[in-house]
Amino acid sequence: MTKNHDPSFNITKELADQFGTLALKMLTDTELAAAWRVNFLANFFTGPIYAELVDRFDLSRPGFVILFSLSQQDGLVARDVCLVTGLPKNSISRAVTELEARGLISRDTKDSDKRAKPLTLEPGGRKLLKEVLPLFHTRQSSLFAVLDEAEAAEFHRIMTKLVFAMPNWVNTEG
Amino acid sequence: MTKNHDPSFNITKELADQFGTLALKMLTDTELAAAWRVNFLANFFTGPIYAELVDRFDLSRPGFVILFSLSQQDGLVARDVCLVTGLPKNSISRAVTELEARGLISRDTKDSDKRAKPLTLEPGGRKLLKEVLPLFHTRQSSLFAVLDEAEAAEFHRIMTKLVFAMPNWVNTEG
DNA sequence: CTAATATAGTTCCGCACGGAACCTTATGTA
DNA sequence: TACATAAGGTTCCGTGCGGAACTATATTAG
Repeated sequence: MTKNHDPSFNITKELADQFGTLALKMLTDTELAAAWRVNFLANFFTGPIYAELVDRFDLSRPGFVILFSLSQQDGLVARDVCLVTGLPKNSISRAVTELEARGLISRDTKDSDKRAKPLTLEPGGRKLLKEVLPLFHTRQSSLFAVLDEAEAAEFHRIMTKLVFAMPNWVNTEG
Repeated sequence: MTKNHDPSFNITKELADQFGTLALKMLTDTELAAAWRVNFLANFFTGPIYAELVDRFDLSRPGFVILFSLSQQDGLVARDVCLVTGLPKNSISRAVTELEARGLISRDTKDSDKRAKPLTLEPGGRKLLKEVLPLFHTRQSSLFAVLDEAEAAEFHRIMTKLVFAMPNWVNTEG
């Protein structure tokens, strides 16, 4: 009668139902809560999408990021994709070979540097990407739907700040 | 002379140096920029730490989350750890066996339910965790160091809101 | 009391991941 | 020209991951 009508109680109850009673503490009341939240969000956001991509489209995570990167800038080489995603170069190499075999991208050799092999998105790849992107869109929309406009703007501003500060420390451990 | 003294120019330049010229666009100017930022942050934050844990402490990611979870609440069973981390139960099972073999945790059988095996953090596990946590602490501090107090508070408030809203949509795809 | 279904945990097994070695082309040095 | 070093990509290979089948215990239904 009392607690069941408190909305914050229902929210924590839902969280506990889905992620266990420990989730509340882990996400709010721990020395690592801040980092844990960021990870939690990222994992439960993208994890299910990538699983679905493999099941429904036979598209691996490296495969997707290659297609998406190329859709943003054509003529990228494998190394560019590695840098921006943090994935190891052999994973990217394999995925490139596979995407090329499926005709989704093409790969030629740069005249000025014969080591580098610029990649191009082919119509098939563009089409697949178009089928796949809605999965991300709808999920991203759902994620941010709980924020009002001001909160969303502030969140994006702060995230940008955090992300742009990363070069200062990301590689600084012994 | 002009651009080199513009601090925002230097920031974007550092980002480009470390993550490629594509990074700027991916993180700010894309239909998926919001989701990309969250992932980017999480990957480059925890990735290097977990690599170091394996190298220096022979501690896997599942191993760490078990120890850390137990430090928050003793007597958890494997399933609790799965729920809160999203890791599959066989990974947790393996890690539990290994941690027990190393004497870092102990495992007994619940009387009321002989399937469940509550876990307990042993002194060795507590000690190892104490050695390991600073890696996360320092990195978490570095991450949030760029934010002033008000920004940090606002960020944590919004993150909490996002995370608590997850049960509403996390499992809603076909 | 028995049968059917669910749940905690383990084991099996194929495969994708990623470190390391390697090949090839570029660049720097003398 | 020759040699050393660096950088883009590929291949090799061991390991850890995670889906799926399995075991053992609990719970529910008839």
